[in-house]
Amino acid sequence: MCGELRASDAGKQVVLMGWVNRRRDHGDLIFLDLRDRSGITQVVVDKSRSGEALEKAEAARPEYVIAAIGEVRAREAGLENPNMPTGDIEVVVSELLLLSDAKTPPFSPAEDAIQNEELRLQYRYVDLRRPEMQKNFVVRHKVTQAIRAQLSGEGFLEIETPVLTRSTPEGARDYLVPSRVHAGHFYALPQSPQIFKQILMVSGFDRYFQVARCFRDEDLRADRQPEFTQIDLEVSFPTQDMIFGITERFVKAAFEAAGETINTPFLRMTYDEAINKYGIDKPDMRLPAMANLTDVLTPELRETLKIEAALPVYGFVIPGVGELSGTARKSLLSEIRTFFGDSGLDALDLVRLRTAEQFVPLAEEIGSHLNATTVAFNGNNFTADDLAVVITPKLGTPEMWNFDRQWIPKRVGALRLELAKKFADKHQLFEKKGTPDDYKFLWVTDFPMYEFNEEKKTWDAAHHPFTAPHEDDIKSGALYNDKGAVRALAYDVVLNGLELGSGSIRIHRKDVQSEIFRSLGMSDEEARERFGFFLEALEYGTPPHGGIALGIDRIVMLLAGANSLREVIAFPKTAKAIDLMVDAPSLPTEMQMRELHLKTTVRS
RNA sequence: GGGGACGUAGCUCAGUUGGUCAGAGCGCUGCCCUGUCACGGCAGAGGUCGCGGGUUCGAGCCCCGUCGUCCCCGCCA
Repeated sequence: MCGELRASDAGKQVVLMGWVNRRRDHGDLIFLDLRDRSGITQVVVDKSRSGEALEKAEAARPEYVIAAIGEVRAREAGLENPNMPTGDIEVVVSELLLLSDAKTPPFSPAEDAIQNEELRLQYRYVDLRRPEMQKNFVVRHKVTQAIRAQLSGEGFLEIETPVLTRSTPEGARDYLVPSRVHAGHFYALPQSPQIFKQILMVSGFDRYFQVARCFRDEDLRADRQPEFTQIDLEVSFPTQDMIFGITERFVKAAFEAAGETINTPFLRMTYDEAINKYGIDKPDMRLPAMANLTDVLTPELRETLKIEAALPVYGFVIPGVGELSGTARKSLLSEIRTFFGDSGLDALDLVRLRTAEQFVPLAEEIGSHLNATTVAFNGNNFTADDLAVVITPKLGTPEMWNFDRQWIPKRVGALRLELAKKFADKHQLFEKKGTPDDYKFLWVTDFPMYEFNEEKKTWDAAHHPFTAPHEDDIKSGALYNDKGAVRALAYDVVLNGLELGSGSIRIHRKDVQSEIFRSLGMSDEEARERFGFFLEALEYGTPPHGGIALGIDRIVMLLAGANSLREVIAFPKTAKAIDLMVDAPSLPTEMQMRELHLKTTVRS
């Protein structure tokens, strides 16, 4: 292929087929760069060798598909191109075939990425020709193959589950597909294979996995598409540690397939710890934790800093920010106030903002505490280049932060991320160093079982309603009288602040499952209506089981160094869930509507 | 549902205070060129300034609306 020939191939007769990347026309001598997914080779068409070939080369334009028949020749000294892997050779053409001509594309695959993503998506087939995109899909292929090989090697069976099915328990909006045969009835596309994989456990396939397409009709983000791919697995007779081990091994295999080394086992942290130290359930471990300074501050310090005795105080450090000018500090302060200032509730006040060396003695204790936290969590030293930020609520609003203990750490954690993002580009905070430390994996464990729904005044399942509660929290009775305190056997795997996947140990006893449905305010009838088949399955001999699902798109995105899933999905959708190439969604014909027993309230 | 950025030639973008402001580079087309590799030279074509309305003697520029793309919040594991 075009990218494979080397000096050792000199003298060989070859046929190269590919796209014209560039043409350099010297009159009676024409160079064509021929491109396929393996790379680019220079093809030389010399009139003195073949006048016919030269005529065809003159007619060739970028993106024509051609076949070049000729001999591989080592380039003469001084004519090599050290910038190309094939730069030591060229193919001297004896015959040229124009296999396909091409309109001038709206942008050239020979160029680097163009800015106009609308055009890229509309002409995706041209965009995908770009070596960068081809590289991404090679990575994607290698990653999925490595995962398949690893899991197969550990005794997992790959089993497919339906796409036309009924609502799954994740709680996002469903994509619905009308049934022609059953008037007024709809299939739902699965938000995950959750129920099926659990039933596969009931069926005795004790180790299942699937590269599964999932569908969720929610608004998009750079890291969220309406359809995405998960590596989904489930295991019978598991422990949490078993799931963690399996996951760590296949993630390691996936990263190695992409040429990256990572550290295992992953770090672990409980949900509570994550909220308290990072203010978020998916901490970016490349940044030092924040510190709760509330109990650290002496009365004298509080006096000096004018912080009332009872007020909580949080601090955090953004590393590598460097010296800030007075103006920069002022504008940063006002940015922080803007950040906090919208809701009225979160009227926090910034009391001190200094680089470390400017810490006056009175504030040293803050610095040293932040430093200790930093050392404890990141192995870094706290230096003068680090930016220390200390946050406390405004005076006179104590009831505000008492109703929800997580409220302040979450806000401060959000600011921490915001500032990190702000300084990241300037100070290369997240630049890869080519070491395993580029990838900070983390297990977040012991998620709460329930979360309170403020609007409906009910308790919802934080994960999904098949998640098993902690044994201890069943025994202690918390399950019945203190829902907010119940911990679930649910876990997330987080990489550099991005949620890669989540899973749980499931409920395998029908009585516990019914109790959970009840506690979620779901009546027996409702539970039967939605999941009756599943509850029944549980009654026919269910092994303890649990599993996890990781987003392959996100893994590949990180490995490809991309900022958006669209770079690693061949035919992705826009922020409004439109496929610009095929122009989907589209209006059905009247005939289709009739057959499907549908009427729409919208006029076309 | 809300907030922000962007929209001028195929692409990337410039366009000042409303008055030669319809421009550049790349690409494209034609001609020339036997050692280029982002080839080079000469010539040329190419515009509903996203769309609609308004203000004005006059709008790419100001106002209102609308559409599209991207980012974020809400939402979503």
